[in-house]
Amino acid sequence: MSRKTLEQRHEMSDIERLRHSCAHVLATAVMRIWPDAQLAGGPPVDNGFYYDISLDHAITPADFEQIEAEMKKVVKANETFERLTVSREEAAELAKAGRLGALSDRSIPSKFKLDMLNDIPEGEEISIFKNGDFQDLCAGPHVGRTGNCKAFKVMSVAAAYYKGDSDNESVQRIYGTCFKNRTELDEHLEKLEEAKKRDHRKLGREMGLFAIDEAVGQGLILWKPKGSVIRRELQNFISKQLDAQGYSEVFTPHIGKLDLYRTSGHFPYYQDSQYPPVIERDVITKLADEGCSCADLHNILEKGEIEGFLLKPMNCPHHIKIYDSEPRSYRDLPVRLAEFGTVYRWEQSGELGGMTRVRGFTQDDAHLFCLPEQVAEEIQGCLGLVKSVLGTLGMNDYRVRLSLRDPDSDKYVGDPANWDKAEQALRDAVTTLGVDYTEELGEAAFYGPKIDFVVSDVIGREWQLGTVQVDYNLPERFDLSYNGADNKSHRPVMIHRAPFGSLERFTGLLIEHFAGHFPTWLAPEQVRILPISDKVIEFAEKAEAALRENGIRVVLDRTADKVGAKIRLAQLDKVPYMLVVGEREAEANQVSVRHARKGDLGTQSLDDFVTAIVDEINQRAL
RNA sequence: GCUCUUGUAGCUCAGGGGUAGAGCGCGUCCUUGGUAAGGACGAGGUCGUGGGUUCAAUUCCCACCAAGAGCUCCA
Repeated sequence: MSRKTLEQRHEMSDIERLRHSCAHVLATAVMRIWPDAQLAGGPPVDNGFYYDISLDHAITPADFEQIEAEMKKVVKANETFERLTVSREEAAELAKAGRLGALSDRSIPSKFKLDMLNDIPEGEEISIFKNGDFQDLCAGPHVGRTGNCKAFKVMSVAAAYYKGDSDNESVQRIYGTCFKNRTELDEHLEKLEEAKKRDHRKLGREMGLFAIDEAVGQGLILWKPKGSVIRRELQNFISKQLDAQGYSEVFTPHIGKLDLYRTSGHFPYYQDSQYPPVIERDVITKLADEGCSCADLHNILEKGEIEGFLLKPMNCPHHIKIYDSEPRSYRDLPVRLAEFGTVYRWEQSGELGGMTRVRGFTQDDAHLFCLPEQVAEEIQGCLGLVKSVLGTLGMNDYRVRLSLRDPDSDKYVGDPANWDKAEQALRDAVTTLGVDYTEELGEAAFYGPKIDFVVSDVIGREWQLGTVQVDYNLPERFDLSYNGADNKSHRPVMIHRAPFGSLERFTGLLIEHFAGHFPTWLAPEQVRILPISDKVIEFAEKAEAALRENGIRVVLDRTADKVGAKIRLAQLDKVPYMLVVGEREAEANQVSVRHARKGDLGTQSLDDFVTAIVDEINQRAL
């Protein structure tokens, strides 16, 4: 869901007004069916609306038909939306009588409405909206009549926490979609169907790109051979960029001692979202000898008193230790250490999904250690890298988020003055870059603010991909230094950056972005040769060899199918180029070229085709 | 982690208290065909796992595991 700016929230568009009204129609219907229900809030959202409801009966999709039927009655009755202004006391009286978010007085108060009343600031006008017998505490605005809600559909039901706080009680959230008219609604529903077809989980299975196996573990991606080709190409691509930009590639292990992460702060701050520590055998034996119970062990782990290793949740501490492995002079800086580093995080089970949210993933990570005066330029370099990487892949539909700390939270480490410096540095950089961006409080990492590149998946969920982060804190924690021109010790500044973010998430989104039709340079199978009959198999083999010699990933279709069927299969496999070869081609040393998206491209000589495709691949053409 | 839904052949799905079906895919054979499906035959399933109810469970109930949607979280 995209976040609304303050202005957008205050100024409800026509369609939002309609959707909000439709939420009231839904609420009216629900109250007619279940008069004891307690209503919470029901705002418009992208493409529709929801209403939060507390109710003993668990609403399931089987109830949707009845709800929609009741809604249709409300719409047909064409009730007027009537706005009443009331005093706080009057509103409270109504709520106590159970008369808010209800069709009549009830024996129990409207508890959520009573609570929401308290959230309305003193002095603000309190309004009630009525349609027919239904009345609700509501700031509005609404459309004129319920009859305006012509095109809607109840979509789903899920639990949500009241007011979005996981400490609050859980309510049932009914989602609906609503459009101006039937045509737009149908278009939207069709779009949802289309989107499902390019879902990376579906395409990933169909195209044999990756698998997830229960026996291996939730959220752990198995890259199959074809997916691995894509990953290798992406890695090669990024490595070339890094070489050009003066990065040094490093390799570090997948685990590190707990103390390393105590120093960095990861272990204490993110206990809940890490795989449990790997405890040394001797330590376990000793604990057992001491009669340590499971409860004791649990306490020891909680307090972090244990010794052992952690699967690394981040690469920075390892890179920091590489920086710190030799004395550094200001002349050496910036030191740019890059690694395709695999990290492990214990994400909540309900969060996992496909390749976009996983428990083990590889970041195209790098850490830049630089002089304070180099920070601005280095950030620029990183942002440019992210932009160019996304641009090469044609992923230009992203938004840029300046993620700042929430001043009211205490989860952040380090000196506020350093935070201010880092936030300003990023703000300056993103301004210079000349892209639109939004500043969002509370989105920062615990050690520093960041610039995030955010893209949406096929169902509209947003995911953070590339990120650039400025960090004054970890150098402090690890007591990093360099020798300055004044021959004194100084503290470097760190920049964390990852243009893809994680290869898993990025590849997942890339699959959806291309709907499986990868550009030739990324396609696992770039060319399929389709002989018309066995009579030309020799020529087909010759073509295959010629392509393979030029580094093209080619497959010769030796099945007994007719060309029509061979083409169909190649199309379904989304192979960019199909070479149809028959006796005509064999005689002339030619190939008949068909492109998966462009169709029949006619005949050309084998040599010309090879030259053209090699060029296309080298260009990384889209 | 929370709520709801789902789990039947490799994939998409139908079925239903009396030990299972379709299409596609796969295998063998026939067919050598010119830009999205040629034909015949055949092999695949402890119906997610474990309990319970029952003469009988894949079907009903419970728990667990996993997936999906949303919420919360996301270094």
